[in-house]
Amino acid sequence: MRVSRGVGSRLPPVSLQLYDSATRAVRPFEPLVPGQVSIYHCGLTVQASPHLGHIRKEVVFDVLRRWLSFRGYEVTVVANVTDIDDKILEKSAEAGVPWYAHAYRFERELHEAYAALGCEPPTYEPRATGHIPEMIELIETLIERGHAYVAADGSGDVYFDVRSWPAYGSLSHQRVDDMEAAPDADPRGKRDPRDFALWKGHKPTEPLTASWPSPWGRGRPGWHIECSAMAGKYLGDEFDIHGGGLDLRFPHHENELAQSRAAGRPFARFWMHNGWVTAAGEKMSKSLGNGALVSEVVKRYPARAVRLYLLAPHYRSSVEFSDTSLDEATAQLARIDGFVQRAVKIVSQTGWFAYAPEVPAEFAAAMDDDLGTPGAMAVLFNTVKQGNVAIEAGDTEGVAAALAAVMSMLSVLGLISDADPYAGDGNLRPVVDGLVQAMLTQRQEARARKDWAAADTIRDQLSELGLKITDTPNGPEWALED
RNA sequence: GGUGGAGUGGCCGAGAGGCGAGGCAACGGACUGCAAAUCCGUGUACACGGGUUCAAAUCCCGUCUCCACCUCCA
Repeated sequence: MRVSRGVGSRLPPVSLQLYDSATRAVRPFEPLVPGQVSIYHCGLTVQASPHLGHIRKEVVFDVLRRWLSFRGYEVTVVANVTDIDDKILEKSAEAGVPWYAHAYRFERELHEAYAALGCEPPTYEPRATGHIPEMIELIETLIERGHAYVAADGSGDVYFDVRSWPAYGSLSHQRVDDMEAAPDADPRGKRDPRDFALWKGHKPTEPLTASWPSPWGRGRPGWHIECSAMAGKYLGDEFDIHGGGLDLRFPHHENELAQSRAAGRPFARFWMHNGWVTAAGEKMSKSLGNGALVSEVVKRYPARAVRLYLLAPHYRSSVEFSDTSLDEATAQLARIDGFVQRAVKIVSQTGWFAYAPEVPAEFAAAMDDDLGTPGAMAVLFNTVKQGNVAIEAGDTEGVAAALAAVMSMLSVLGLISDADPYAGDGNLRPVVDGLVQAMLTQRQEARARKDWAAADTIRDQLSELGLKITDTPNGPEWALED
């Protein structure tokens, strides 16, 4: 039996409150189209292996999406893949491989990381290089409207004219005049140093395959324009939520907003930004070289524990990366899984399988309050405790109720195990179970004649195979250790 | 220089004027051959200095420290 989502929304439709970076306030979320939610969050530039910081954004927006779905909304999620940019060209040249091979390699790694951490794929995942015509069209509109210009230096670059857009800076709450002058002293063909590239003219040093024909000569798109173009294509001129890491707020999102509005599109209604994953108090980043790669972390810790660790603090707080944190998350998960295993056994034996996709009211309230996963997790743990108490009391109905609630909450958080007993389709488990039971029977016989040494030897042997044995009032039980 | 965030018990991490979120760890107890798991119990935490208030971790003033954005960055 799988937990289904999106079925039972019996709660008021406008209960969700979200913090909007643009207004710096928590305000009620109401979708543009009733019953439907459109979300765009900036995907990765596929130039290196994803680290924990990158995947946090995916996990956060995956939970947002799951919560909205649970509430009964039809959710469309678009996350782009930036597969052409300076870094990709630079690194692929160093590695001596075509830029698209470099990009695709890391795109695959990214997808592996999503899957490992239980993130559902976006509804659409457009690549920048597949949307050049849409970008050119948008740039032409901006030129026509007087907000963009072709560089006077003959480079073929096209820039957005920041001074032509008085609202520039509104998202990041900065005034153009207060902005630090770019350390990059080369103004190229810019009218103002803060103007940003919409289109970059082809350079002879770059591969010709990394350029496309345009009204301004061959070239490639600037970073910011792609998101505006792709969001517009898949979600329309106006959509509900635009997300990304806090570091994208400026300049990336500011620029997206400016160019979209200047082209006459209302664009995003809410801006959500997640905080950092830090290491030793500092932001994890490619350039600092302190990134913990997802592929490495997942080798050392259960992927679900990593996900739980990322969801334990609020999404706008930073999360400190440490072995201690991951160890704790692993222990937390063991507590939850332990209850689920015990409860499933009891419930399936006694026929109390009444399951409803409902979540405790306090859990819903926490999630509705700007995606308050810390409060939601507190409810989860409280429910686990109630369930454990019910087990001790022999209250099967109470066990079933707690189990149903726990499974629903785990589903919303994306923490349902693949080895979830509910999902038990054909595998080797019955065979293994039979073998282990045979050994446990021997151990029980040894215990019955008080041959503790023999009993413990059997337990140790099973333990070495990674099986954890627990004696319960109902007899010994076994489970795979993480 | 501009803008923003943070400092909470052994640790992680919520909360944002009045009942000690939750977890991890530790200790005591119950259960157990032992262990594990589980349950019960144990903590007088809010960077510092002032102030407001019947009441401050939460509001105000000041100080210190840390982090981030303004440049590629989830």
